[in-house]
Amino acid sequence: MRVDDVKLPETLTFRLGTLGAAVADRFADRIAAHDLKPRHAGMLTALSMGEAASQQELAGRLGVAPSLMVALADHLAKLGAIERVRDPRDRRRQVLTLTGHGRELLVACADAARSLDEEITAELSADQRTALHAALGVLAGEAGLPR
Amino acid sequence: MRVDDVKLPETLTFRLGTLGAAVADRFADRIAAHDLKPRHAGMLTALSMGEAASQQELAGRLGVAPSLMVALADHLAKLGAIERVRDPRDRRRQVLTLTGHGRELLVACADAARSLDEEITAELSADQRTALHAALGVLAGEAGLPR
DNA sequence: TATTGTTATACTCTATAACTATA
DNA sequence: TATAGTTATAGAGTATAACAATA
Repeated sequence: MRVDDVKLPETLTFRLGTLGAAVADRFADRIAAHDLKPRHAGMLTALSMGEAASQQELAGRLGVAPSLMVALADHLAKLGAIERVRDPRDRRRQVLTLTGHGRELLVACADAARSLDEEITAELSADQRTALHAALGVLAGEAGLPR
Repeated sequence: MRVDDVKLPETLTFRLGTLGAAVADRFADRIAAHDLKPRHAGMLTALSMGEAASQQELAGRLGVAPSLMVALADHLAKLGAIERVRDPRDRRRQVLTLTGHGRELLVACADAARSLDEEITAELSADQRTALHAALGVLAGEAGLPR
């Protein structure tokens, strides 16, 4: 068995894992000024697509435990990014809706991501960027939205 | 401001982050049978490239704290994947070398990654796979090895 | 009795700081 | 005094389980 045969660092699995972690860290740095973490950005995104949702529905979509959803919603509510109102027809449910400020924050996150995209892909040709975008789009479609 | 203008989920930043986390989780599941985690696979990889290294050198390469390196090395030594020998010329240094079993484990990790690659890219055309591999290769070159 | 949200608790990962031994 | 490694401690992030309110 030759070590040269291994080439773990050349697998997509290894590269997606390492690059993903590095990019997520840089993204986190950039949205930290808004007192947000990547999880919050994912939650704002989920709320911006589709109608208002209860915390449990949202927890299911994002694949997180209900207890974590409480903490995330608490934080976003404290920032004024979401509103929490009891569903009058089922007072157990907390219905979450994005506020104007929440939409502003989401735009700020998207801007941060786009500028990071520019930096990341600076060394790629235009064709390579297009191909990368298309390929990741397919892969993202297989998995869910979350994180 | 229209929500439709945002499109955070379509950025490379967002997709690399979410896909990377999902792939890393699946990779972790597959090497768990060998009592390894992604960090250990990264460490075995680093040891397989280049000559034997002290723990501090390795910690620097992988970008982890020295205290974490101790824990990782402890675990790999317990599995018989590495050998730790005191450098006779500087008895403070622990020189780490990969054992035969360590190389076997690295091959197992690479096999797991390759089979995961197949599953992940099942819906991509051959051209898309090639392009994705090339693009990620460039991006991986910019960042370091670690994680 | 079942479900939504909440709180309490515990576990994993990792870093920082204090310490030991060697230099 | 400085450095390699180790140990002790602490923080972030997240899950599980127990609980309260409502159905």
